[in-house]
Amino acid sequence: MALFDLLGRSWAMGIIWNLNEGPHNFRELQAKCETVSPTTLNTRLKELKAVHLIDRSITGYKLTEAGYELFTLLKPLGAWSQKWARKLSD
Amino acid sequence: MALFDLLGRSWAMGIIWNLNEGPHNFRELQAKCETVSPTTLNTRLKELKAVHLIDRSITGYKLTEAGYELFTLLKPLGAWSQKWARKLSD
DNA sequence: CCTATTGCTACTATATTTGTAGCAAATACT
DNA sequence: AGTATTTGCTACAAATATAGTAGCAATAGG
Repeated sequence: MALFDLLGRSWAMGIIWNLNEGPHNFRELQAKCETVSPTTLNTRLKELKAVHLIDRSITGYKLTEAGYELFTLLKPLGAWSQKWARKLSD
Repeated sequence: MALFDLLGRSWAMGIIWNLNEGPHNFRELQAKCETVSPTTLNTRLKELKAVHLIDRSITGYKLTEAGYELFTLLKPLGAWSQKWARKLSD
C-alpha cells in the first residue's frame, strides 16, 4: 500500500500522466499541471525520482521503464473516468 | 483528470480498497486505515458518497457498482506494486 | 433503566500545498 | 565578449488539509 500512499499525494498521478506524452522540463510540467506550485512540483519530482519512476535526461524529466508500466495501469482509469463523469451529470 | 484529483487525496484509494472486502462501518474502516483521523475519514466518505462511488446501507459503507468497477481498475496497481517494491530493494 | 457501541463533531497541533517573488546557472543572441 | 532570455529551482508567508485526542448524541442490547 506504499504505492497508494505515494500516488495519493497531490499531482503525483498528474505528473506521471503528463510525462507519458514525452519528456518535459520543469516549466513545461508546471504549465501542464496548471495549479501546481513550484515547491510541490519539485518535491514530487524528487520523490518519484527516488523510487525510480521517473528520471532526468538532457531532454527533461521522463518516465523510466517502471514509470511507463505504471502509466499503462493508470491509463484505464483515465478512460473509465470519462464514462463515470457522464453518468454523474444526471 | 477530476478523478485523479479525487483519488489523489489521503486515504481515498485506501477506502475503496478496503471496502472491496465487503461493507464496513465507520469504526471498522478507521481500524483498517490505521492512521486515518476521524475528521479525514468522514470528509473522504462524504466526498466518495457525493460522487456515488460508495453509499451507506444498513450493513455499513459499501462500494456502489461504479465503485466496484473502479476497484477492479485499481487492483492491478496493487499487484504491480509488489513487483516494484521488490525491485526497489536492490 | 443501564451499559456499550457507533458515528460522528470540536478543537488544537502539525504537515502539506499554494502563490508570489526572485536568484543563479545555463543557453541563445549580437 | 556582452547582453538578454530561459530554465530550474529556492525562500517565504498565507491558506488548506490532516492528525490526534476527547467526548457527545443516538442507537442497540441486556
